[in-house]
Amino acid sequence: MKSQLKIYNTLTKETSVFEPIHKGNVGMYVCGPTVYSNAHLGNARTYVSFDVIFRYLLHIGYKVRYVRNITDAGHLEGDQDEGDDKFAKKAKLEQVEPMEIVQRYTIDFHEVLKAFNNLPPSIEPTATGHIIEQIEMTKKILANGYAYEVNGTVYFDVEKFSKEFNYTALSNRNLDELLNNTRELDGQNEKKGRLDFALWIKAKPEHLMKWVSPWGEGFPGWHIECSAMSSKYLGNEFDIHGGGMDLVPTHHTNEIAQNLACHHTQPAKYWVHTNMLTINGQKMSKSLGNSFLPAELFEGNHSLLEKGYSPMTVRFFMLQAHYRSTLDFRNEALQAAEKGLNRLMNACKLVSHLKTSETSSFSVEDIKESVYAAMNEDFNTPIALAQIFEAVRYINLINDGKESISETDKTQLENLINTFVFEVLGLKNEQEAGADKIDGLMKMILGVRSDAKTKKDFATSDFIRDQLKELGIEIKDHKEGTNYSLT
RNA sequence: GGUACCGUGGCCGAGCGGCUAGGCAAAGCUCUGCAAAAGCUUCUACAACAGUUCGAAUCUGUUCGGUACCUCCA
Repeated sequence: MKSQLKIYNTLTKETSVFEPIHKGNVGMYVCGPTVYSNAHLGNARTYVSFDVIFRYLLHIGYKVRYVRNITDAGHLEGDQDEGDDKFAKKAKLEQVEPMEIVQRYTIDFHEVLKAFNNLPPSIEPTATGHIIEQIEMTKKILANGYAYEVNGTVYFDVEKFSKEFNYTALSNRNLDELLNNTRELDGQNEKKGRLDFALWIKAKPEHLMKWVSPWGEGFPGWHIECSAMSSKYLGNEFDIHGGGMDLVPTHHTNEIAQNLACHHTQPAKYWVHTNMLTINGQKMSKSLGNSFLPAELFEGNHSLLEKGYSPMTVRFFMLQAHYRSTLDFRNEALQAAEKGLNRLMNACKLVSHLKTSETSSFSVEDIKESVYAAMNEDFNTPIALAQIFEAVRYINLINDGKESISETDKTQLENLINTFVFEVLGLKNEQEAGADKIDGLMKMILGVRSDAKTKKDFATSDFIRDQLKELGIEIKDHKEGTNYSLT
């Protein structure tokens, strides 16, 4: 490989060569979901993006520890640091225990990611499992003088912090403007500064999820869990911290502040943020009510869709855009992705059956180089895919006898295609999954039809084809036999 | 209101000073009992205006659209 991996870093606002802190190892932390409702497609996009990053880092030989948390406590409805957390609210609404909510949506989250063929992270810690660590960290921030306690609630002192550190380094905002922003109606508030946020929140008597702390019974603030858990599993300084772009101005900004206030270190060397999935040009989000659930998409059970699209179609669709660009979600675009993926999968099957020649009429090496170059340029999957489609074209041309390939090049091409499509991009061939019995049955039926055809008994052959179509099985005649696909 | 970002062919989407991706659609061709599919080929776009430059989709300025963040959000 000639090129080096480069990553865009939100902290420095530039793309630079990736150099891990410990040679050969990568520590990566990605902010996981708050499990109080179903994961929607926008959420899925972020985790698919990081899945490809994870897979590529593994592929180029790094030992990666990928930590992704589950937020199952302490995430409040607003930033007023009062009222219910999201789990309590939902639990009350449905008259169940908060942990039942957590359990239900954690399972849903895992199922969604599995459908998209994401690899599981190395560690998936929960906020409720790390209360002690969060209390310890809060204590230390208090001891270091960057927090204060009011009536059992501990607040981070942004004003004090910002005298010594650049609070808005990540978001590049003007601190004075943030401080003077009048959009928020200032009610009676126990916070000293309007940007101050809670590290620990005093529980009201009716609260179900609460823990004993030096400041009385309460629960942790939203931001402290990521600081506590990333430090615990990756150390005070690690390589990559990721998440959706919408986490930059608040969550990640506060996370950095907590780490600096506690350990005097900037937690991550590279901050990586994925862009939003839009729908009709507008961000998909739970609060806007325009979100798609993956299940609705797979089944086509949504007013904006003409039909269902398989998980791999959606994954492929996502990979056709760069992770830092917004991606607009539309029926036509999904349809295009479905056909494109099909073409790719056909070529993947075809490549091992290609006839070889003495020499190759094109350079496999060049294609390989450009695929790696694309991935090394901040994980540019659309360009990598474009290069792979170049290979697809050659595969088809060789199959038609219009181009040629040598034995060694064929092995290399096969390797490249399989490695990238399946291992790095994480796509899989959905049609072949669990179909061995059907396959045997279909061979038999198609054999009968083939006999009928050679006897010019087209009535029978057409009857078989039509009946199969009604059952949702489409058959296609080729030069060497007949293929079928479940529709 | 403040702060960013974006506007690319019929659609989706790369590109970030010269070589002008890719997918889908469309057209033509090949294959073919019919049908469908598949394969190949073709199709030169960068919101508008002004500027910098030998050369701009790419840099600068202005205008017009759009979006995001400043509330929870991936």
